Amino acid sequence: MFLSIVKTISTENTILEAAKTIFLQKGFAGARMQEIADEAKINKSMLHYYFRNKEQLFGRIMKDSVSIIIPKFVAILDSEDSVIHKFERLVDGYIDTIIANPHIPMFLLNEISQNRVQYMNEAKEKMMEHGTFQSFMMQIVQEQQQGVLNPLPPQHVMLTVMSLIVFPFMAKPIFKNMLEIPETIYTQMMLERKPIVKKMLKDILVK
Amino acid sequence: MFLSIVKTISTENTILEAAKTIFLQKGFAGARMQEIADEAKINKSMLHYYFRNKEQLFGRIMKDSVSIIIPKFVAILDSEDSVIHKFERLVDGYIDTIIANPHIPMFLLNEISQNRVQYMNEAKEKMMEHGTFQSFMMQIVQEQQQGVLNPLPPQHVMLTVMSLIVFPFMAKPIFKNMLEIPETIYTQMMLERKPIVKKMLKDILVK
DNA sequence: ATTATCTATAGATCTATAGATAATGC
DNA sequence: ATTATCTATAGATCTATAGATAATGC
Repeated sequence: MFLSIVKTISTENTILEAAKTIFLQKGFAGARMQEIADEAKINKSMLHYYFRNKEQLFGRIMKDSVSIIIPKFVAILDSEDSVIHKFERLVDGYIDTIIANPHIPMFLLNEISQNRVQYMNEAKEKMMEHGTFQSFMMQIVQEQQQGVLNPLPPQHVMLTVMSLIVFPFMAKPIFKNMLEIPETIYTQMMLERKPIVKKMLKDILVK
Repeated sequence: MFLSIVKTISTENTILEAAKTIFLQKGFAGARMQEIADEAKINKSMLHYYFRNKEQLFGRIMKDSVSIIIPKFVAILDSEDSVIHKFERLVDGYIDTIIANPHIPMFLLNEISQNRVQYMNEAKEKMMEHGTFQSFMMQIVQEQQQGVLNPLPPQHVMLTVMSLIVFPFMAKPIFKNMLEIPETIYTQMMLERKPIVKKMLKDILVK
């Protein structure tokens, strides 16, 4: 019985790993069940045995991806800290996280653009009912009124921070191509970008 | 004969318009020939009559999209102007262009991530052989050495400018949701973002 | 007895084309 | 005579499942 559980968890996990690889690269529409099975080196009907259908398997991957991104975001915004220091923690944290999961931003934003949003409701509601986002926007305004930060519309401040962190990963294929550099160098660039972005944010935001 | 040409151009154009709508929203993998035909209110076999197959129809849309984005980029970078003023023209130009074609950034970056890149080679080669990008990177370094601009790695400067312009459009579905605002207000936000981004770039780049 | 895996195939969906029919311009 | 459109369907591709077989733990 113990062995059976181990084995089950193992195949289930193998499938989930393979599904993650394929779905994150190709999205829901571009992914094929056969391709996931091949990636997992497993019989295709096992996918249905464990996850019933493509939709449900995809849902698992989507939820896992969301939970790599959102809790960290909420934790940092909800903590006791200055706006600028929260931003610095976002920069450091997310650049590392996205280097470890480079396909997640494009995957999530693209699927959300396609209205495949039902899997995010859980995360969203948790964040909304707790008022994480609204509270943080108010903190920005407060620090602006205290004269610590430059007076910029808080929604543009948020957009700016996320842009500087996330976009370079989404544009990677283009920039790699234009700069004519390989994957490893690009990753290195993303790491050296941490202090650069933090400096930029100070220049922009701090009075 | 004249009438025939008019009619042909009209159906061909109707198909292209419909294909643009569907492909830009759903990507190559998610788009269905039937859906394009329905959007065009035209018999499905007409798609094959005019464009032979899905791949070629997609190629046309891809090329059209690239030519909405790239020539403007090359024109601005190749012109006689200061770095900072070129950036200001990029900000103004692209925010307008993307408001008029809101799906283009996600569409292009996503398809390129999927390695569907063969349609870009033409544009890329034109840019490469002319050395547009490399020359501009050198201009950045020169102005830095002249003491006009802060010394930042030029590739990070480029990444930063593009991030600030493009990302807010790619993250629109999420931010609209978090800020709980409708489409029109978001567009307004993107317009009011022009002077904000230009100011940010000055703060970051100019000595 | 229960759970996991494999084979074979149904059934749905999509792209593509053949061939008939209609419209157009000479 | 040429070009455009429609009908019908072939052929390929994918998801999903039924049912047989094998493995596991009691």
